[in-house]
Amino acid sequence: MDFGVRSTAVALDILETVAFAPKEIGVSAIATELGLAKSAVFRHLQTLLDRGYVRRNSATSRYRLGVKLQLLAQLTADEDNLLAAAEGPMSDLRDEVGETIVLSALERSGVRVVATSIRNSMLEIGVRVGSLLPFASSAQGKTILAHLPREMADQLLDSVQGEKILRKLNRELSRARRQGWLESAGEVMPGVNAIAAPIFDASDSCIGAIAVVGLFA
Amino acid sequence: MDFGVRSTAVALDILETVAFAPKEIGVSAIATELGLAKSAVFRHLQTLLDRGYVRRNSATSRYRLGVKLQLLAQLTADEDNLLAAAEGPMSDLRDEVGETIVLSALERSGVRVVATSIRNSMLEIGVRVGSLLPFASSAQGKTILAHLPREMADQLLDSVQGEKILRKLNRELSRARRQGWLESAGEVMPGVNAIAAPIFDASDSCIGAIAVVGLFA
DNA sequence: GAACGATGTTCTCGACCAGAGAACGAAAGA
DNA sequence: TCTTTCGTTCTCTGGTCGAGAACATCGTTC
Repeated sequence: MDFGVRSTAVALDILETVAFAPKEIGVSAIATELGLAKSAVFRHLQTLLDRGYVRRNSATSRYRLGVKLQLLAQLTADEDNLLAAAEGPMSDLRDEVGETIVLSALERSGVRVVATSIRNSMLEIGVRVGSLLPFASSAQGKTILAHLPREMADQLLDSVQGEKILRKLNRELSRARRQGWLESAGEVMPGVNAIAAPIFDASDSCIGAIAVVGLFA
Repeated sequence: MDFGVRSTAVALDILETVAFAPKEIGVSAIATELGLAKSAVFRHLQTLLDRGYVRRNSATSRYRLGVKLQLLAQLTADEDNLLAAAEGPMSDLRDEVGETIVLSALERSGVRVVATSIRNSMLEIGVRVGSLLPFASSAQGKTILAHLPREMADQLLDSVQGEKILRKLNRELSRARRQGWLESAGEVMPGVNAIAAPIFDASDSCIGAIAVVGLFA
């Protein structure tokens, strides 16, 4: 990483590892998962503990999330609380189309799934909350890219190789801009289809996407 | 700080500064508030931005919280989601006693107010969510201390000076243990009275306190 | 009960990174 | 236009973060 603060990125990795762990998780498990030294993980957990971002079970000395996150989440101004704003429309849309709805937000290295509203059916479609979808090969990613400022999109795409692929991608992006939404078939997972539309904030920046996800008919 | 990761602590300071800022906040404002160099703040914001913890208004290039926090908060296991569990009982209690209810959680350097349920009245009692109450001089702090393991409480208290004060404090702590709750008059703010009771998690560790806060009769 | 393996925690030391401060560019106000 | 203020970039140096080993403490196994 040639920008930003390295050790903080590590700390956030650790925090997210704890967050996504199915239950309490210990120092060694985190260390092997992230490929770090135990001592480093331990020291990072100290600060996170100190600041209330994680809690420690003193019996097992394993870690889980603390309340601080909820406190901070609560502090996001209501007017730009994407999650809260999306909740109603998402379940309405799910009831209307009878398919799974997926909400995702823009991050630098991809599109992060932040919420799902799963249709009532025996067949659950498996997009897990927290997953990171690629920009170049997901309906959500491409929809967001299409509505970002030119240079920002280019910057996010400079890892995409291949002239031919880029041409195809650019055609899709302009189609997304033209029709306001984009479909994609089986890119994230074979047999799974998605239709995505962009979400803008108060200042008209594209900050995420909402998608209907279903199986091939 | 003789433990933990320094730069991460700074990053969290910045994150919390953004969180508690009434609206969008810029690099310089954060830097002066925390007494750091602008360049350092800027670099930290890069990582936080990269990871989705903050968002950047590209018009003003000021910062506010991102969606990542809400995603993580959502991931805390329901069974130990203090905030969600407390919501119902808090408003019940408020309606019953007709006073403001305050929920707080244990942190290393004090007791953090994580939620309030304000009674309907023209006179709002001012405990702001996010404030850090001292261990030694708040009903909440002392109640939590009283129900912590001995050595942990001692460690948190080693900054408290004065033989006489310590004796008085210890008497209050044992009273809190004996009667299960503790009152305190005007310690946090003159004229404001509080009664606090401890909250335990599934493994019987004291993780927070709930308090009724009101004015002197 | 001794030997073992796995865990969390502490320690030391060197490479390297984070932070201070200055400098730049741009935007806003006077 | 001049001035001020802000965000961003640059450079250099001291401090600090990470690897690895050592220690402590568990359960487990024989």
